[in-house]
Amino acid sequence: MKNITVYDIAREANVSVSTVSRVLNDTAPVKASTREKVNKIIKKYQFQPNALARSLISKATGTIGIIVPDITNPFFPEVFKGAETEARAKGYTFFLCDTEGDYERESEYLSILKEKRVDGIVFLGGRINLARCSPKLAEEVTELSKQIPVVLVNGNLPKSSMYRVMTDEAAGAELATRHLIEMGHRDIAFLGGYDAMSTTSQKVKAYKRIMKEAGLPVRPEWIIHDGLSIESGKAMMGQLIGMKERPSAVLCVNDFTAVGAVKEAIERGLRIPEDISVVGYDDTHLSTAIIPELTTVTQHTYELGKQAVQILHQLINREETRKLTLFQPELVVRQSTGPYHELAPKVE
Amino acid sequence: MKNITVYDIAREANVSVSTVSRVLNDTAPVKASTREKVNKIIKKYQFQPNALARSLISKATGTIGIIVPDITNPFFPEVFKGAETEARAKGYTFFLCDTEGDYERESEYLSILKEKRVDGIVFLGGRINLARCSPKLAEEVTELSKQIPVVLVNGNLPKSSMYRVMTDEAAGAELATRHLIEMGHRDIAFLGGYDAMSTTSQKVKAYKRIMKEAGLPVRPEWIIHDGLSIESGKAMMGQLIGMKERPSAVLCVNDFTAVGAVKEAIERGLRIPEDISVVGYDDTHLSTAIIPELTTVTQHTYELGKQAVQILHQLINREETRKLTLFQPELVVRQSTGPYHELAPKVE
DNA sequence: GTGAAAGCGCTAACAC
DNA sequence: GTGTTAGCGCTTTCAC
Repeated sequence: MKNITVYDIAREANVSVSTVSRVLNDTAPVKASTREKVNKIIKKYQFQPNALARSLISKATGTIGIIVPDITNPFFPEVFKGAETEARAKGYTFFLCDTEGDYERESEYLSILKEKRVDGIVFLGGRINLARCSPKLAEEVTELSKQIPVVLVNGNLPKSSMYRVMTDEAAGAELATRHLIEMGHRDIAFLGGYDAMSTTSQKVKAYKRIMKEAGLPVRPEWIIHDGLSIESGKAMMGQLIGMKERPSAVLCVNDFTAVGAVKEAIERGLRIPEDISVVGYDDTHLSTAIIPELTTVTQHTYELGKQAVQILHQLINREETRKLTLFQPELVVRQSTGPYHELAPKVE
Repeated sequence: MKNITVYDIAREANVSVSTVSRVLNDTAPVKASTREKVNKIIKKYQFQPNALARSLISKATGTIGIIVPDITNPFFPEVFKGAETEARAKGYTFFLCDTEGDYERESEYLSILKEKRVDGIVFLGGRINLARCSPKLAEEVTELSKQIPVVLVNGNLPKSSMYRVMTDEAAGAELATRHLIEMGHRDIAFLGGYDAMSTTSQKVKAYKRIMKEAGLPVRPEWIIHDGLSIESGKAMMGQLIGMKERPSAVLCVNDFTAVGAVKEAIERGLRIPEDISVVGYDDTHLSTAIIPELTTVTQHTYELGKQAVQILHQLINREETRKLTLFQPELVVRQSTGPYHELAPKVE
């Protein structure tokens, strides 16, 4: 029952523990015959060296912590998948920390990850998406990053120069807005996210800029920031439809809200895209799961995770690497957007 | 830059390391004044004891490994969330291992988790869903479970008596089949999964049984096992529709395939549920994301994960606990199923 | 090629 | 109450 150790192996093989260690790590030449003898006993007992003891000496654990706000939002599993595939190839295992966007939980996990001596941390969501993150929250991360490599994905921290991997959110929103304008839409709303979130505000800013450039009016009442979930998407679309004048097209902050918006619109008897166009953001699996399939902005989620780990790996190995990796998003036109119709014609 | 240790704290506080350890763990009375002095220095350096060294002694790491076949399938994040919430409350952190259903990768991760001395393992998917798991694969897990507590979720291993948490899949399939029969359907197909998977075969068996009990014909060509993804759902529904005679209702092995089936049917011009009824399985977020919303079988995913961790926790603490926790699934009737129409009447 | 011994950072007897 | 010391299981000089 007792855990078997290098000593047990050594004793049975009539060698010293150092020799066992040598065959284990191939760190110095060992006579072929002894090596075989040792290996046989290792196999016999299925001996696996204790990674804890090893890490205590090597100061490397082969683990990475990944902090996400909601693993239930398909965007994050997709990023995770990219990260994990890359990490596995490099010999890392992941601690997955779901914070539910709660800053306190983030702090907790940060502390745990540090205690557990992870080799690096990938940080998504929560405080790094705040338009104005409190100095205290920010400092906690920047301080930690002096001790453990940290890579932020799609976020940033004030007064810091963290390593970051991100999509150009503004560019994505620009693409989406242009697309709608080119389809002849003039009355375009923006739905979802939160005022305080940088990911939201960056998109809104781009949307407003493009609208102005095109000489189109931006109506404050058509910009609603009230959540990121499917449910909130429904609610916000409901609000929009309830107004005296409603837009002919809607930009959503992510696929979740877009799906909600689409559902609500259809339930209220609107046709998509004939009566109202909707565009999402993220290009998660969800966007092709529904009917009509969502026109959305692809973020290269998998690549985002993969790059984050690559950067982290370089940091861990103390290699020079770029501070910022920026991905250019692309618009994926599917079925939820269509040309503007003055009076929605009866179709089919 | 050097990592600060209990010795550094002890020296600066003019006490011994044991005293530091005592205030750290509150494991023996310490004079209030010394305790304060020590605490001050700990705070000053933001000292956090090395969990590795701790675990080396305590033989507990406060980590659990969770093995899933595909974190991208919404079923698993939902289970994870339940597991994580429960685990966090009990002081555990999760290693998340995505195996992509690859048995070799499972073995790899099993080995890594053992090396890293996790306190327990939650196993989902892959080999534990095989109708006939090879002795070698099975043994690997049963052997491991003698050293580390393992809980299987929605699966089993031959010739073993593993701890398990599961939904009664047969009961779920029964519910779904009965529902369709009660709606007047006689021609019911079964789509998705794999022949070799127990989760599939249990459902199919129940479906066949209920059909026979109701005196309804089971047509072999209407039972198609070719995948678990949205894409495969589309393909299988495509096959079905291409047949000379097609069923009026379809049972799907999970929500993913059901979504695919619904999409394909609609694209082929069928109305749901007027022309064909579709039932999913799992009750993931996806089932309410689409239109029509999916009638499906709820598995209590969150609860499944939560229970798994509870059982695991008891095993870790060497408490007695039940071998099998069985959840009764429930049918959730939504919009994708409706009464049978001989000739689909024009509706709306 | 191989072994003895020190030490990674901590906890836990055991003394005092 | 507090300090000394021996490990936990491993790697790594440093001898031989």
